[in-house]
Amino acid sequence: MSRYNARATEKKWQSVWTENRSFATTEDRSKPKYYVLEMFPYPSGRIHMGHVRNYTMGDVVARFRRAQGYNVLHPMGWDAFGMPAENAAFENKTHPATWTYQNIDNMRRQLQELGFALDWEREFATCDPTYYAHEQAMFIDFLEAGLVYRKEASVNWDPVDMTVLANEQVIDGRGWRSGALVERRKLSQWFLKITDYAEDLLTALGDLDRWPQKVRLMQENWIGRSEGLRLFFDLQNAPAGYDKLEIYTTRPDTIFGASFCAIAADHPLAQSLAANDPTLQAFIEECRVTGTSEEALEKAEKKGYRLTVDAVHPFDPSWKVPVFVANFVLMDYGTGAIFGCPAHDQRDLDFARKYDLSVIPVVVPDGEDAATFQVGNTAFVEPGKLANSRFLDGLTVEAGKADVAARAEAGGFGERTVNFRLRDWGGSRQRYWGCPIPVIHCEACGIVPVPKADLPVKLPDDVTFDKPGNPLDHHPTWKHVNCPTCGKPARRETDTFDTFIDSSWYFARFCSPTAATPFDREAVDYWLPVDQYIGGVEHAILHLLYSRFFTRAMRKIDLLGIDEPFAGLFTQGMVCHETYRAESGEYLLPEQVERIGEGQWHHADTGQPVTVGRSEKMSKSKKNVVDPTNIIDTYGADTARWFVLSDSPPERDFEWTAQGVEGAWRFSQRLWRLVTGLTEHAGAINQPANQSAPETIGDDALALRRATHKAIAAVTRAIEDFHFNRAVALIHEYVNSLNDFKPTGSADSGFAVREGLEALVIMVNPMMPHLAEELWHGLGHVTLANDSPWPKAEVALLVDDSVTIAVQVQGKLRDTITVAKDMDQKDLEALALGLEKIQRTLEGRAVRKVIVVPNRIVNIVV
RNA sequence: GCCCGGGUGGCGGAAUUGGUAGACGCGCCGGACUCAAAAUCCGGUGGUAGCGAUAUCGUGUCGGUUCGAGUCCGACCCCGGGCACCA
Repeated sequence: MSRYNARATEKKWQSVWTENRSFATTEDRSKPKYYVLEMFPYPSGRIHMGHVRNYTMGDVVARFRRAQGYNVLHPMGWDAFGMPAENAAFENKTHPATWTYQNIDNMRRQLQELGFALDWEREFATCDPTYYAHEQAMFIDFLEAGLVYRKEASVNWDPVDMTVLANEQVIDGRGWRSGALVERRKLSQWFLKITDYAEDLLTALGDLDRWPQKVRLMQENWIGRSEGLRLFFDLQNAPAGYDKLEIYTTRPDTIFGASFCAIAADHPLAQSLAANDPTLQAFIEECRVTGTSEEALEKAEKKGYRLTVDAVHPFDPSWKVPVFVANFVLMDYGTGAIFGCPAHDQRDLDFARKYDLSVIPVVVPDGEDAATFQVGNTAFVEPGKLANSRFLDGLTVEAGKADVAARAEAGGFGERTVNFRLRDWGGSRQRYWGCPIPVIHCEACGIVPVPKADLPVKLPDDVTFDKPGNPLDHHPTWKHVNCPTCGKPARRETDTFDTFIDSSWYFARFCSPTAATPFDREAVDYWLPVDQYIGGVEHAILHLLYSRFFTRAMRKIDLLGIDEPFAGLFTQGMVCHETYRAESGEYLLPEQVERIGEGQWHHADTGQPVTVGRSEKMSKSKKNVVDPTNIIDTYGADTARWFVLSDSPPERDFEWTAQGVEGAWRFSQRLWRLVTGLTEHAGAINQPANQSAPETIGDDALALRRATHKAIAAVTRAIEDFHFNRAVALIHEYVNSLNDFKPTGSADSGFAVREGLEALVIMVNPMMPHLAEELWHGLGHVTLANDSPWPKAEVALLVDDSVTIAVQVQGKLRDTITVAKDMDQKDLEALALGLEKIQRTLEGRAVRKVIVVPNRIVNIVV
């Protein structure tokens, strides 16, 4: 029998789809709409297996929903601004635009080879001025709507290269190219007011019932709502204007355990005192050496500097606590100042032990004696009863919080506050390859937005990357413009947008990608929200939160009428592969090694032994990558698609193995042989005899029909639930039943086979669309599998007459019996007790109880 | 450091609401076909003991709840993702 030739066949059907414009979005409003979107790729140069996995899942959903009768939108585009293009420009002397558009061409071709049902007519790249012009217009509207403002913020500064570094470019506190110690530096930047929506972004998570619970939890914690108290401490010995210190606490109940106050290095009080205190100045400088990432700040050794200032306890004028500048207090959170209660906060405790401050337990665990309870090196953070706290003694933590807050408010030295961990979104980047921020700085008029008629502010092409820093700053003419308001010479903003801004509204642009405005209102009203969004879990917080905010911001300027961009979200796991190392220690590509036995590998050319490392995320540095193009050339796109859907549950990491691809390839061949082999028994199509089940049907044909309809029901459910690996297993099982079926040549047999084959081909279609088209064609159809409706399961064929029931003694399986479904419980019990194996196990012991779970289990308790 | 997730045979994994642990695939073993190989087809395959019927252990570790726990509860160990300028 001939083999299925994937390469030729895939090309053929791809041409047919293109000619038919099979995936162009229809504007058929009579059908329910379904918008499926995968996170668009950064055009790094080549598609990697992570993309293949992501876009295959999206493609399954798109084709499945289309078959179910939905009007499907499934677009693709490019998240095309970003650092790698500038790095390439620096390293290879190619212009970022040239590099990016070449990469896009390559990657588009790779995606098309995979046969994805994408509407390429809607493609765009975020670096196209036709895209970012609208982003600039929206920014100006946001500015007018009060959604953006300027503020000083810290950046990583490389003092040798004289440039701002991304956190990723800071390695062990040093610049990645210069090796110089990085310092934090303040810069005036644009901020988007995401905190205006903190409460809303938090509460709306509750309605996102088609989002993974873990993503909602991560966002909830990221937003970090806390109810606390702003509390004022009088200061002694403080400089003029600093007679009060405002702190924020979520534990006002522990106020009598206070043993110090601490302020951030950036706090105005610290800055003021540093003017006359060189040691303090040096300490603040030292705090600045830490990077800006939260991880770097948190992991840094907790250090403090004792100020000459004291704070007066708000409930006792005679009680004074020392005030420190501490590197673990963040200016961005709360008020940039805290009071420390070492007994009930681990960080405060570590700090107190280091600087020899008192540790007064004021919360005592239930059942402990307040007089003797002590805290060692672990802070007590559980609930308990308040003690050593004067008027609070005996209260619970909660009651204590309320009491302190009430007294502070009544006394005018405190105020209840809701605080968020979420900070405003810094949107400025000191880089070339991003969307220019459309404002002009004028000495006379201040900040002037570029008039909308002058948009887009395009990036200049003639830039150089020979010196570090922002090429827009170095450009001889670009930034020199006249003020649109007063006409005098002014300076164009040379910062560009954070690329997260580009990706915060692209899903809306896809609804009407050529609109003269960001998007047509009618189009977004119809298509949004995205019904199913799919992407990596690494985007669980930032990208998804920014997009949720941006949608609200766009609503505020009346561009659309919804709050939530993504009704359904699925986050997929990474693609991993074993790592291989030669004796020299260098990493080897999977194609450079050869398996010579169980766990034994050697170098394919030299025969040198190779050590195999554990499976890790595919990465260029570890060389554990497999190029999708090689796989498509060897096995075809369908094999690659089928394999990435098999085995691993989509939300978990996927392990790429050579044997796995082989297995997938063998299955495609097996399917080909099965269907082509059975086709002659299946009878011709479009004959009245084949349109409904024959009135009399033999046992074998009936059994096959049951298997068919069970498979339809189970596969449909599995795809709906994103259990693609289960769908694959179910199709395997069903193929096994079809394989075992012996056609008799009678009408009922022929009907069952044809019904089964057609259902099988359509069920396989979302996953292996080229093979499905070929098989569909082979079955005699002139229409496309792609245009065929999803099969429907007949409910009557889904239930069995008999069930197998487990019989347990003391919860341990001892036997099984097959009985009629829904058998009477008493009869079942008697039957189970009468089983020989059960009698042997019981050894005459008296039965105390029998638990019967209908159609499932009988458990005998002795 | 903080937040989130995961851990089941040799491997990837399956297992409605707590109800037959190991579906399906890979690998391996045996057989058929073949001059031979590849491909394909058939059978077997969690560990231990046993010729076998069978017994017993077994879902990261320890403990608990229950007639019954991979699933629920508590403590711990290991691996992965995110931490605001990577995308």
